[in-house]
Amino acid sequence: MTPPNAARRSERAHRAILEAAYALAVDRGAAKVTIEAIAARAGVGKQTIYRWWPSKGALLLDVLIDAVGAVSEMPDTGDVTADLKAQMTAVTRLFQSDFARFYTGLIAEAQGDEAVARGLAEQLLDRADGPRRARLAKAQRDGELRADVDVAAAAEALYAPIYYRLLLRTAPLGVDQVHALLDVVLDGLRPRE
Amino acid sequence: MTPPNAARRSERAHRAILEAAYALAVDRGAAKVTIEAIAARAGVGKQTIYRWWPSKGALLLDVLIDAVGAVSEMPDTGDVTADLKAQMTAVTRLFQSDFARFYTGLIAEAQGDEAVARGLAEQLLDRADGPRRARLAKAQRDGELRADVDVAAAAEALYAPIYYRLLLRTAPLGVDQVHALLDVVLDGLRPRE
Amino acid sequence: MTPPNAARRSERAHRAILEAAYALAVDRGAAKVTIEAIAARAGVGKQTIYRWWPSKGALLLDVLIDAVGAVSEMPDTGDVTADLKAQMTAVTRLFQSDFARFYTGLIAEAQGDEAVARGLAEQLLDRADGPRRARLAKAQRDGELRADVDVAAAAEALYAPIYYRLLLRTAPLGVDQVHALLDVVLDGLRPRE
Amino acid sequence: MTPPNAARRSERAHRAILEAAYALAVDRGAAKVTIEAIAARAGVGKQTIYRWWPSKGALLLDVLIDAVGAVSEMPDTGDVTADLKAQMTAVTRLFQSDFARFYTGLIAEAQGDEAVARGLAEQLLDRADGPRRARLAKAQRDGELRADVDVAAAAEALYAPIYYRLLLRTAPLGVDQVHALLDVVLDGLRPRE
DNA sequence: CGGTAAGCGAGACGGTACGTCCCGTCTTCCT
DNA sequence: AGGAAGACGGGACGTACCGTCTCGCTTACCG
Repeated sequence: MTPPNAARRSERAHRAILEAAYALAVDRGAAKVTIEAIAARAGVGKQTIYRWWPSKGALLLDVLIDAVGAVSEMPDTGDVTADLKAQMTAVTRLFQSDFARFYTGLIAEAQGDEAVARGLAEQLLDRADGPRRARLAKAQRDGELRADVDVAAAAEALYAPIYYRLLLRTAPLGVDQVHALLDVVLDGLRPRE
Repeated sequence: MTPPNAARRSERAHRAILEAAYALAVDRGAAKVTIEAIAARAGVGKQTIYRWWPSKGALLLDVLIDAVGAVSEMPDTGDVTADLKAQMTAVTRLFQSDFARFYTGLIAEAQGDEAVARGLAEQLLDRADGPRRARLAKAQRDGELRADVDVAAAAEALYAPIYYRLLLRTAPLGVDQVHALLDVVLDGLRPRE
Repeated sequence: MTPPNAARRSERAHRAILEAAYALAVDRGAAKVTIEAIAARAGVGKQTIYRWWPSKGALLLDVLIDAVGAVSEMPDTGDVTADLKAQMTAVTRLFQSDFARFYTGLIAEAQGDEAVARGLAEQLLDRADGPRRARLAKAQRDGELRADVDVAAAAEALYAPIYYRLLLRTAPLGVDQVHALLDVVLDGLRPRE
Repeated sequence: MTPPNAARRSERAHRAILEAAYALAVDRGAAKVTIEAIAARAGVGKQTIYRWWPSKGALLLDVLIDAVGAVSEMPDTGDVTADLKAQMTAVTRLFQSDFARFYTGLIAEAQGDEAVARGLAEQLLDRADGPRRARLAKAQRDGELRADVDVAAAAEALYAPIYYRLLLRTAPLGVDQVHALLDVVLDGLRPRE
């Protein structure tokens, strides 16, 4: 009925839940995590979880955002290709770690839970996409890219294939993919003399 | 223990299962389909499903493959851009239909079931990818694209963004995305004079 | 893993289960009662049954004990023959009622479930046997029976034939059997002058 | 629809079924025997069992009758007490063997299957009871027992307690029980001088 | 500053679905 | 036609979790 009073929330329980959820999601995949297991591992009543999160997906989303954060940073050395290579490689590395099954599991969860889908798009993906587009726009101003290029589309063409392999597993992730993408996409966007 | 004898399989039951699974997956999403519901709707014992498929995902994969099939066709009018535009638009249309929740649900399933992931990659995605690469390679021979272009990477750069939006929902699917991708990716791959 | 906390047991559910089990066992026989049917009739989750009873037999045993109870009472008018006749007749009447199929069904259950067998013997049969032996012993002290008579064996010789007919159905149960037993067994145990 | 033609029955299959059923019933108890297990062990199709027996109980009853047979024999040395002691001891021994769980299991089966109950009573128990009553009647004619004794009731008082312990397990079976019964029942039936 | 209402741990509850075991029937192919 | 084999529709099993609920217990705020 009435929403819980956030001021009286137990910080101890909150942290224990996030940590338990993280640990379980990383080592058995998000799909196989259960609220009961999280509660048990955190030493917490189930109700305490249901009080603060509407669903398993929402909780895991919080945990993920908490855990990723910094990957959206975008270097700026004046050389777009180098900067993108660095950032795309960092993303690839993350997706090669144990962490990947957590991420993919949460994306799976999002397919059946609109709230998670929205949270994921807005709080994680859009947030990471901003700096990428900004970097490409700056490259445009610097004359590294043609002025008529649609930077949003370019960012998608560069990053989507990494997610594609992460989720669809048609080929392994790796730096070679990053190189190939830069060659195929970014090269074609340079000014023609 | 012993594998079932495929020769004695009931064609009636087989078809009823595939149809029931299809109907349920389309209208409530793959994640919310249960084996019990499929069995009930098909008028079949649960064991008959378990006898022939190892998991819900494996069954849904069969259904999906059965249902998609033709989308991998690739036109060839001599104009790559037009051909890709047509095919990418067809894919986009499919992903805009009710059918999408089935597809995304199955991809979700694949995140926690290696066998489904493999089946999906090999029997659906790779199969669709072949003709795309072939069409790009022909364009290369025809001089429509530069000779040094990595066609596999190009195909990924064109199609992955469609899947990206399908699964991550950062932006709606649509023909405008197709146009933007062709501009950003394919245009850059033309021979430079 | 951990045993349930009996203090928090729902009295409502407990009673509903016992009543449902009783009703089902009486009207379709213990063998044809299923845990699912009990749960459904009681408006209870199956787990609630499994939480408190290890098996169908254990539950039915509780129900039976609950339902019988008073049959172990033994009158004492000073005339052993009359007292035994009264009590044996009461047992016979019980075994002629609808209740019989419940009892026989549970004894059947006991043949394949050691725990039920033990419970039945200790909580029902031994409990009923005590007063019978005590009454016979008193008759001995009163000089109604010879001093060297083995009262336990006598009690068995009197009551076992009733169970024999109940379970093996070689002949119908009835008061005439009671009379015959008293004539054949008890008469022979009187002091010889 | 039409009953099977007994003349064309396969003797090999028939015997294999009886043997398999026997072996399984002895070593896991009649309740845990399944038609599928019998068929598998006998190397026989399930239908072959269903063709010739209406139920598991009916099959097991056939097996049991086949296996017991001789226990109904009653010696006659001229001394009833000695003869009964010998025969009751033989029955007790049988009930102490591995064979007991088969027997008790079948009696359990009979509680829910009228046909089995009838078969058991008529083909096994009554058949065994006849000679016992006959022996007691002869003892009466010989002056070993009083003339007014109801021999049927006496036979029941002597044998029922053995079944009682077999089925209800209030006390272990043993020769001491036999002695006690003879003392308590038979002794009282002798002529009084 | 003592009472009381909130959050908390624990876990029982009514349910749904799981994947398995057998039932008794049926179909096919073989002898 | 009987038999070996085993797929079929079905019912129940015992288990895992779901999300809700009810218990004390502890803790912080408020009259």
